[in-house]
Amino acid sequence: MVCRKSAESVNYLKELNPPQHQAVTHPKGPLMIIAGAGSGKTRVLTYRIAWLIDQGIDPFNILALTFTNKAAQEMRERIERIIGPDARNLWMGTFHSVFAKILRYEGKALGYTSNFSIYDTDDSKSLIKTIIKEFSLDDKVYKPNYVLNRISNAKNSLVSWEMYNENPLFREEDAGARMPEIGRIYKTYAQRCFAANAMDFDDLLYNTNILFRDHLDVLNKYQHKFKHVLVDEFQDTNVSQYLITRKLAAVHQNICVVGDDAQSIYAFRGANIQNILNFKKDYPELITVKLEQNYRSTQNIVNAANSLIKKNKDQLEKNVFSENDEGKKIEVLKSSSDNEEGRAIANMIFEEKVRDGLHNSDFAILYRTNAQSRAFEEALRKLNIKYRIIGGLSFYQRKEIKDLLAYLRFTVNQQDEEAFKRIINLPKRGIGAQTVAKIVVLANEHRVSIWEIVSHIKQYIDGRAANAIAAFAELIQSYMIELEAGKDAHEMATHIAKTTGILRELYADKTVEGLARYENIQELLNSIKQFTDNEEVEDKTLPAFLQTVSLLTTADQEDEDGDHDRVTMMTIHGSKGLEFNHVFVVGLEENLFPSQMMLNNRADLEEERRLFYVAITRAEQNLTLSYAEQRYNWGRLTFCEPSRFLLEIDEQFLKLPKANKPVRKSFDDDNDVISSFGGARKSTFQSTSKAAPAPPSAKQRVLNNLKPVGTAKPAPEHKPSGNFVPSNPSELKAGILVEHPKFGFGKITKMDLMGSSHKATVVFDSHGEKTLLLSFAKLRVVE
DNA sequence: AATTTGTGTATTTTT
DNA sequence: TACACAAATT
Repeated sequence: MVCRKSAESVNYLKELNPPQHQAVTHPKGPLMIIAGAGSGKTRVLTYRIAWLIDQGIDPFNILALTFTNKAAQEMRERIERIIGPDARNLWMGTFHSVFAKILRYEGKALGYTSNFSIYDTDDSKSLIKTIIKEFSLDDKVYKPNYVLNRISNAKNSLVSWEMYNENPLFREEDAGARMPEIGRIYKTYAQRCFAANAMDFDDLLYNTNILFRDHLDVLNKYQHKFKHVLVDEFQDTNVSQYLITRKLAAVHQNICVVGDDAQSIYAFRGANIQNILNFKKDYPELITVKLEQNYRSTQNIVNAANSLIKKNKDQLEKNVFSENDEGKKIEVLKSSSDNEEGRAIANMIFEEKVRDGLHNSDFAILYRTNAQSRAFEEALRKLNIKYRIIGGLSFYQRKEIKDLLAYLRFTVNQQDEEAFKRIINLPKRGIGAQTVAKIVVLANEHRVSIWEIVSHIKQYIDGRAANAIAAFAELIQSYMIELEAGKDAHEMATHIAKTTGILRELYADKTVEGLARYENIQELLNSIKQFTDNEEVEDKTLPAFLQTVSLLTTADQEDEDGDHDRVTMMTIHGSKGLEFNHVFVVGLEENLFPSQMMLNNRADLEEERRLFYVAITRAEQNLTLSYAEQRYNWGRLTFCEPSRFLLEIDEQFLKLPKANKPVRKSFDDDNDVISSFGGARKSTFQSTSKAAPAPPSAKQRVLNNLKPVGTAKPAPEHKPSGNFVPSNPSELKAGILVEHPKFGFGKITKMDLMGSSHKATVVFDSHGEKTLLLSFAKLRVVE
């Protein structure tokens, strides 16, 4: 191994403060880095890896586990800039992707082939549903989500289905929840996944544990291979993940974990904050380094965040401080409704861009739930501000994408039951539920796989369904042959898209949706092309692509086009590790943030508080905390109370609601109730303020500062593109001719009132009858 | 078997 | 509201 010269190492080490330096150059043995928000954690991790390589460690012997693939990729690039192309040999990625890779090599020890499928949450849920149905259980009692959660928790604690069924504790719990059959469902679920040569997300970790437990030769190999194990975002690892790293580090004892207990926000999926707290017990020799200087944010922001987080009981002692400018106070923004909140913030962004010369990419809007993005999308669109939404239903969850991927999956792995169910009658080939059920029965009777039946269908049944199935089998077989012949992922996918008829069907569909779907497929094919064209990818086969694709994290989403200058919108969970000049934390209302479901016990509430802490500490210069007084919740207008978290931040850091700028009240706002509602509000607040602490002056001021909205002139006037404007219900009635930007010309046949929002039924010349919600639809009245 | 209509129900965060 | 799923049509 090359031992690099230290000219550069001296350079990069010089940039570090003493604790950072200590962390980077820690020679060997267990190391825990407690890294406060914005303390240069990524830099330390990067430099440490570079430093290790400088010390003569082969990149091939270093394992670095990150929270997202993107983080891994970025880190790899940064290391490459320091040490050169050797960085490519690092083992770096998420737990799931790294161990999926190892399981691909070693899985046969457990009875899986290297082509195993990875079931995503939808697949898992679908299988659970199927099983519940097969057991003739009531899926209103056995809620698939609950059952899946239960199984997931079991696996993450390394409880096998056998152990689950033997343990009376679980049985009692399930009986108490009136779901005594969960153990049986778990068993069947596990067996069915195995039979399908498929692993769900939890299996990737669970099976790795089993692999290392039962196959010491394999464990040994990787223990010796990984001379250094580094774990980022350690506070968000679960027991299953922790045990894997502990086993891997058992020989060399070179384990370095980086984390911040104050930023642990994934307990809901099994992350265990105790991992951090117990780490010392597992490694008595442990050296702990604390990084406490925040380089990211203003003093005001750091101090405000500190004043919040100190309300939590469970935390390590730590003193995060900033030596940056004191900075501006945190602005608290009050709006009368969720839509108003959207407009106010869009306007602030618009003005600030002009005033301070900021770019779209300097702004982020962070919310608790994905559903909250709507109002902001609308408002930003109206001001022509470009944005990107991270998360939500991702590209890969769209129906047409999942369909094509299911074909690819089935081509690679014919055991894949979920993929089979998706594609057997797609496009329509006249194979209905009856036929599929018959096949499943036959497979069970003859104790063979579904594919065995399908590929020899004529031996089992005849009739027209049999012909259709034979054709299907032949199609798949032709794909298998091409795969065997060594075609790469892109060639395969293009060929399959063309020859299944999926593409043809979508092409024929000239509706807007059909067009969009067609484009989505094209986009998927493009991204596969990128995959096979990428020189850093060694394995360009279809199985390799599928593996990568199923383990993409939401943060991994690429910008659709090269345009990076966009306002970012995402959940706070998604914002981890990121930073922005100006951050808006929105929807700060009781029962929304903190979420209603997290109010049951202290631990949950503290996790919500940490979540808020994460949100605040994303901001570099400007922070705006926003809440609305009313909000539509599942179609119902509800009155909201400011979040308790707002009141927990020390008042000296806040600027309470300024007479918040009146924002244009445009005519599409009928679902905003803006006029005063007198006594109603007061009583609502009183009746809902069960959990709120006694009102401090801050709260008083927040609540009293009521202001009328919608009279003064808006800030920047802006024309929506084209002639289309959101329609004004008062000028519409049955019989009027209108034009819609997507659907073209049509005639209104009916006007309705749904709640407080207007609906118009329009018969379009080319698209037939549509019912449009006027608060969203843009219609132009044709003279 | 495919399409349309109606009913009910869930509303957190993600690998 | 809005989506998923079941029942009722064609």
